Amino acid sequence: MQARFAQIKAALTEQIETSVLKPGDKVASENELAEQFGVSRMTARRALTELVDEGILIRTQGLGTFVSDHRPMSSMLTIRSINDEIKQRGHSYTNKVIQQCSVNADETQAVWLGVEVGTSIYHTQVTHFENGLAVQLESRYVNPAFAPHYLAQDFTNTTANQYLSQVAPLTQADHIVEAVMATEFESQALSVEANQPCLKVSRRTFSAKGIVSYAILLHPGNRYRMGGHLDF
Amino acid sequence: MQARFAQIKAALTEQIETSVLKPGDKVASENELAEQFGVSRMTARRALTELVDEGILIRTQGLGTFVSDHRPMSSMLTIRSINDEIKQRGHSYTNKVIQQCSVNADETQAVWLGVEVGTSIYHTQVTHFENGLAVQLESRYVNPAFAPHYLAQDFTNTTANQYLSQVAPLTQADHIVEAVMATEFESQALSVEANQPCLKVSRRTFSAKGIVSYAILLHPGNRYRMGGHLDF
DNA sequence: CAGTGGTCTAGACCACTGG
DNA sequence: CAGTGGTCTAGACCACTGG
Repeated sequence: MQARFAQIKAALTEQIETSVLKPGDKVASENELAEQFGVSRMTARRALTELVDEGILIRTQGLGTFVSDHRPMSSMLTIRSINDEIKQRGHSYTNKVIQQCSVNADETQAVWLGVEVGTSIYHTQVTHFENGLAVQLESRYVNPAFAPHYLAQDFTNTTANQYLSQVAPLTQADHIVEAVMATEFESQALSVEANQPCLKVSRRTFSAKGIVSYAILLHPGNRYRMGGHLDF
Repeated sequence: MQARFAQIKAALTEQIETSVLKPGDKVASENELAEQFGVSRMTARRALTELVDEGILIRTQGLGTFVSDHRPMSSMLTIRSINDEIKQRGHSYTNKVIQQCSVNADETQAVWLGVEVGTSIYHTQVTHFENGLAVQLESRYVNPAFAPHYLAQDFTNTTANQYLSQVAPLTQADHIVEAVMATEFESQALSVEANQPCLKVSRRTFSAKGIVSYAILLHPGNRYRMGGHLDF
């Protein structure tokens, strides 16, 4: 059973996803929501507060609560699952699993995963779509020692990231960010024209006992940006 | 007058900063805090909830609330001056100042710098070379209010970054990273062939009183990568 | 079992915004 | 002024953890 404040959040995010509520629109006031959902104002307020914290709504005292205008952007300082990120922007998330198999590690993969060359490792390749547009081609290699049931998962409903963080909690990550030209295969998988610049993030994720996975995340340059904020 | 929940937050963070409470320590329960501070449990709870959201505390139902051993990190984008970065790699650093002038802010520049359209702002454009190869084209706009003598500097010997951090100490920064195609002018300034993917970092730097500068840093995809490491 | 956090209520007073 | 969000109370019942 879902909590009532969570139901209200879900109702609101659904309205935002389906564009019933658009950026800039005013959402019902706390009192109105409380009445509509038959809850106390504190409960309605909690739903709004969490959505404000998530950046989906913006509140102004005396004025009301409004749908925030979200530019697609992800933070470099946190590792969020791509589907959460997209949903948080109020957009629809879909994906397409291209490959899900085990392979024998070649030299590059072995080095990155910290295993012997020839070790059987898991490989998945998934395209992630935001509002129907491909925004990420994820090519991931996983050390079976940390996630023996990885290949049995259904990655249309969950992401590799989400699954792995459950079975092997993240303790560290490192990454390299660069700009590259998409190969022909990549252009096709992302439905972009050839010779398009792409943002490539190569990331290793660690759990307490070692390197869990190594992922190459490729994003069309014109559809994806990474953002960040630093305080000193 | 500070809100009561904020006072409780301040009291707890102060105890953590002064190591009265260390990572892993259990903090007072919601009921205990409510009694100590003479507030309702909901108010004590709010203080804890916000600290949990900020990553400072960790809560487990039935167990209690604990100080997180989350250490603030920002290794990914410590803002280092490009010449320091290059010298640290043991390579030679040179540059070429392309432009150094004042311009009237157009709409984009005005928005990014937080000034009125048409305000006179400073503009510099510099190409940075590592071992003779262009690795960054820096196009920077500066708010004269924070650095009135910016244009009089000799940027062959110091970088804009270094100079600005002296006259207006950095307190914050934000940035957007994306992959783009170099324009013809940019290709020439970076001595790369046309249609090369480039890593574009758009960064605003803040001092205590406002936005000091806005820079567009363009790097040839095949000569520059950004790296980072995260601990959880 | 006693203690913890998780959710929720039905009130209250306040500060702020627009008209 | 009426309406909004911001804070707070003093209760309640629940699910969960350890002993």
